[in-house]
Amino acid sequence: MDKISIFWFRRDLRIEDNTALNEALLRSKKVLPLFIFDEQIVNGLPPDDPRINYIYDNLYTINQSIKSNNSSILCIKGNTVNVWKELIRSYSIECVYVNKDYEPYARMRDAEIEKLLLANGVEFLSFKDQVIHEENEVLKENGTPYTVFTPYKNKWLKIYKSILPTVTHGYQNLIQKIIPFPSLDELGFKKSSINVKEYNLSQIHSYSENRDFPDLDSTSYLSPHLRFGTVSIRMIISVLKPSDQVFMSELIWREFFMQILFHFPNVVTQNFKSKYDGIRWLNNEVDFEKWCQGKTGYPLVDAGMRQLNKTGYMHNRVRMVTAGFLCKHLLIDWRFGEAYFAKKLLDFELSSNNGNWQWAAGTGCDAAPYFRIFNPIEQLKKFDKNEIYIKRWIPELGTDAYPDPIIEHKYARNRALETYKMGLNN
DNA sequence: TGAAATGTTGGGGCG
DNA sequence: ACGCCCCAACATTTC
Repeated sequence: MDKISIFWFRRDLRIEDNTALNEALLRSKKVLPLFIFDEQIVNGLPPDDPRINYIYDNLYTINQSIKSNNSSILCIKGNTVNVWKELIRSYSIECVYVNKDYEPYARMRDAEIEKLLLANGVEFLSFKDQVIHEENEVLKENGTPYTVFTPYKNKWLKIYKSILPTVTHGYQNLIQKIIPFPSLDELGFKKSSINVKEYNLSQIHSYSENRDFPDLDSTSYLSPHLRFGTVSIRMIISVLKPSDQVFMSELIWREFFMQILFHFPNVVTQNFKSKYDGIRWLNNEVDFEKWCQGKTGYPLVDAGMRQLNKTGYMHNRVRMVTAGFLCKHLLIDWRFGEAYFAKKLLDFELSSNNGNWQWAAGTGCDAAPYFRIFNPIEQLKKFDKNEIYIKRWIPELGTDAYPDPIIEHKYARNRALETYKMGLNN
C-alpha cells in the first residue's frame, strides 16, 4: 500500500494561502484532505448551530472545487482520537500536516493526537498560519509576555516584516479518489436560518472614521472569516495601507488576546487581575434574561442584543456598551455575558471574547478601569444620534410595548462604584 | 474605547 | 464706569 500524507483542516477552511496545505502538497505526492467534526465540540451545540452550517458549507465548496482533480475531502464526525485510530488502521500514513491552533482545548487535543501518531510511526508537522506573530514571537526584553496592549503593539510592529500570501502550486498532489461527501443530515446536523455574511473590504480605508457608528454598517465583517480561516490573515494585511493603522491595531488586538490566553490560560475561568475576585455580583436571573432578550429599556443595549440574537453578529461599539451594561449596571458576573456571546456570536473566538469581556468588566489585563462606566443614553447620543440603528432593531420603540428602563442610570452607576470599591482586595 | 462633578473664566445684564 | 450676579463654555479632577 502506497504511503499517503494527510492534511487536517481545522480552523483554516480555505485552499488558498494555507500554510500546512501548501507544505503538504510540496512535500508529498499523495495528500488526503481531512476534516473531523469533533464530537467533543459539536455535541455541546444545537444541531442547527449556524457555525456548524458555515463549516459544512465551506467544506462542501472546497470539496466541489477539488473534484476537477478527482479529489475529495474525507469528512467525518466522531471522537477525534477514535477517528485517528481508525485512520491509522485504514491507511498507511507517512505524515500529518496541520496549522497550529492555540486554544487550550486544541493544544491538548493536538498533543494527544501527535503522541498517538508518533507511537504509530507517523510524523506530525504543525505550522504557523492563523497569525502573523504567535505566542512567543512578541516578548519583552526579559523574555516574558506583554500584558499591556500598547507596548505589545509597538513590539509587534517593530518585528513585523510584510508577508505576502503564498501562491499555491496546484492541487495535483491531492489523492485522486472520490469519497462520498456526507450530507448535513447524515452528519446529524440541521440547516440554520442564520448565515455568515461575506466579508467586505471596500470601506476598510475609512474604518477609523466610521467604525463607531453602528447605523453605517461600515465594518468589514471579517471576524467569522478569520475565526474559521476562510480568509488568510496575510491576505488581509497585504491589502492594508500605512494609513490603516487603526484597522491594523484591531488585528493586533486579536493576536494580543491570543497570546494572553496562551500564556495565562486561567483567564478562561478567573479574573486576570485577582484583586477583583471579591466583587459581590448580584447575578439576578430576571435581569440577565431581559438583557439576553434585549428588553432592558435602554435602546442601544437592546438593539445590540437583538442584532446578536437575530444575526449572530453585533457591532463592536455596541458590544462594549452591552457588555458594560451587564457588568456595571446589572452587576452580573462577566462570565455569564461571555457565555451568552460565545453561544450566539458567529465570530466567537475564545481569546477575543474572554479578553474583551474582562476588559469591559475591568478585571482583565489592560482593562478599562472599573470606574469608567458607559452611560447608555450618552453613547446613543454620540454614536446613533439619528436613532437609525436602534429603530432598525427595535420595531416597537416609542410604543407602549417597549419597556421602561429596568434600572435608573445614576442609581446603577453609584451602586457599581460602591460594589467594585467594596470588592477590591487591596 | 467615559462620564460626572467640580473648578475657572469671561461676557453680559442690571442696578 | 463699577460691582455684582448669572451662567455658558471650557478645563480639571474624580470616580
